[in-house]
Amino acid sequence: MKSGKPASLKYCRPLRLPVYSQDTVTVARELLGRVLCRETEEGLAAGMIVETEAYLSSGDPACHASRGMTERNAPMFGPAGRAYVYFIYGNHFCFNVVTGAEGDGEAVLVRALKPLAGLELMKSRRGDNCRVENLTSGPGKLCRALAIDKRLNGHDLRKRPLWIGAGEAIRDFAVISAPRVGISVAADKLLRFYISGSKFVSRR
DNA sequence: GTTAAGATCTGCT
DNA sequence: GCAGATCTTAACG
Repeated sequence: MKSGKPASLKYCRPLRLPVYSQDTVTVARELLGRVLCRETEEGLAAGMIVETEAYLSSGDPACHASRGMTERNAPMFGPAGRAYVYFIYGNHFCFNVVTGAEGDGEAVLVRALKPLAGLELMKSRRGDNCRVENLTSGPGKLCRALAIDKRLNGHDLRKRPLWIGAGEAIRDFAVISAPRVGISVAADKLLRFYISGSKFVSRR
């Protein structure tokens, strides 16, 4: 060990369960500035969450759970604080955090991170020549960079090898609300949230 | 059993 | 800015 852990790891203590049981929009905002940590045999990779989207059980046809429980979306109806990982467009995984009360069918999609630790590891997974701003600036990209796949579906996010850390104690950043990205229904709802001014969001 | 659409990314124009 | 890749899921017959 050269000079101890990177400073950021100090803030990787897992969030407690009650955080996730709040209403989904609150959790989507609350997760901004938190640290998503992923441990594999290759080492640790972590990034600060800078962009999220809320998907609601009621009045939200864009939500995977809007037509009831299926094999794919079952984790959304489980306890809060678990991962919901699904495969889309033949190429990509998307990572969500289950929220609300058990049986609700709501979740928060994590759309972008600011890389904090394991930069070289992320680059090797994403392909070299990948600029830092392009490493984790999208739901499919961050899953690739952190080696998140369906094996982590349903995983308890308080534990290794995938957890969400509390982040910095001081949280003074502005949050922008905007329409969600890539959906064809309920596109008018302002359920996308991101840290104002961050150059690591998926779109400006 | 078949089919159409999808919470995306990349490369090319 | 736009189209193609690529394949799982869920709806439909």
